[in-house]
Amino acid sequence: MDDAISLILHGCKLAEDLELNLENLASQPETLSKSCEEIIRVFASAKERLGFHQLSTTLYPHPMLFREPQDLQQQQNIDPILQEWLGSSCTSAMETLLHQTQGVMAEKSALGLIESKVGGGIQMGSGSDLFIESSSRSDVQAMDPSDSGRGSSSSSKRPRKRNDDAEKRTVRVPAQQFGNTEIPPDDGFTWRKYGQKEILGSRFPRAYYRCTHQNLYHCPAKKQVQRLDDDPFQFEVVYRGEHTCHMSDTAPSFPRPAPGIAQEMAQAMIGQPPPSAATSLGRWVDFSLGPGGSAGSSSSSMAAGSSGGAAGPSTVGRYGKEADYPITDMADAMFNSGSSSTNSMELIFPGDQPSDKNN
DNA sequence: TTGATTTGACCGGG
DNA sequence: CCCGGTCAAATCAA
Repeated sequence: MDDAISLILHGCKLAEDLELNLENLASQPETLSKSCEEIIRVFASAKERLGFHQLSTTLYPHPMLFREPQDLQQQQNIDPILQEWLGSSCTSAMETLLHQTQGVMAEKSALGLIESKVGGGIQMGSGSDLFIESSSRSDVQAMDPSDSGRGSSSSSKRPRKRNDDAEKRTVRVPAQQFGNTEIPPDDGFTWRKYGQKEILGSRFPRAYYRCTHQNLYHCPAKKQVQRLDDDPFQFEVVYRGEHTCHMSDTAPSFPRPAPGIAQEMAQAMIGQPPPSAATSLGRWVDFSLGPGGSAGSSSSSMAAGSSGGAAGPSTVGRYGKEADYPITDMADAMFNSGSSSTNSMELIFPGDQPSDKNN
């Protein structure tokens, strides 16, 4: 056990070192790749020494295990548990990472885990079926702080500044296969629903969410969730704005990517922030002990009931208020999507040609 | 009591 | 003027 701990610490140290040298190494994809592999190796062997291998593969068979043979082939060099972590963490954490590194990544397309795709996209090669399609996206805009002016206005008029300037990312996620399929998969953040509208030409209403901590931390993040007309088992989720709440040490929401990219990498790769991040390991352990992420862990009470119907409840809602669990429903849903039309979740950035018809 | 959801009204861009 | 996004009062739920 002790050497497992020291291995973990070693891995964290490596991640830290990588972070420190990241600027210098940005132009050396090979070195970066090797560093990442080394970090993965260290964490993997740490995990092996913890002796949980059999336990979790037998007790908690992850749907990932039933995926396409070529996927498994691609992942054969990675420990199954690590794969699971990868799968469960490459959602929002990965997204956050991508936002911050995309400028570099698009050009260097270097890291071992993230390989450039013909056509300019980026694909998570290992541990996930996360596809990010970004054919012509120029750069990542800074977060739009101007949005915060909305609430502070004391005028009696209701200033409704639209968030059009904010970066917009479209994600397609399969509905959960088990449990309440009405619920859009959780993405790890806490959202508060603030509206729902029937959209012209769409069978299903669109639900509007903003970050629960919008007021407290002026977090501008928002998302829209809508069921696809042609595939009701899929949701199209449009994210606008960046979460700033997790940048605060006191902000409770997860994921809480630390300012350092290495920490985010570690998070994206193994699903845990290294101890150097202020987040404690405990909350993660608590979560990992509960394998029930998928079947409505974030489910709220509604299923039928609401007048609007489909797009439904908060992804965390009252039950998950300031949740400490980085629920992996989205990842689970991806893996669970066997009956759905696709196993992949795609991010579509502005300038792409999404198959979207509503926006 | 507090915080989330519902839902009709409001607002602004196209 | 239409439609999508947002507001906020009413309501619900823990």
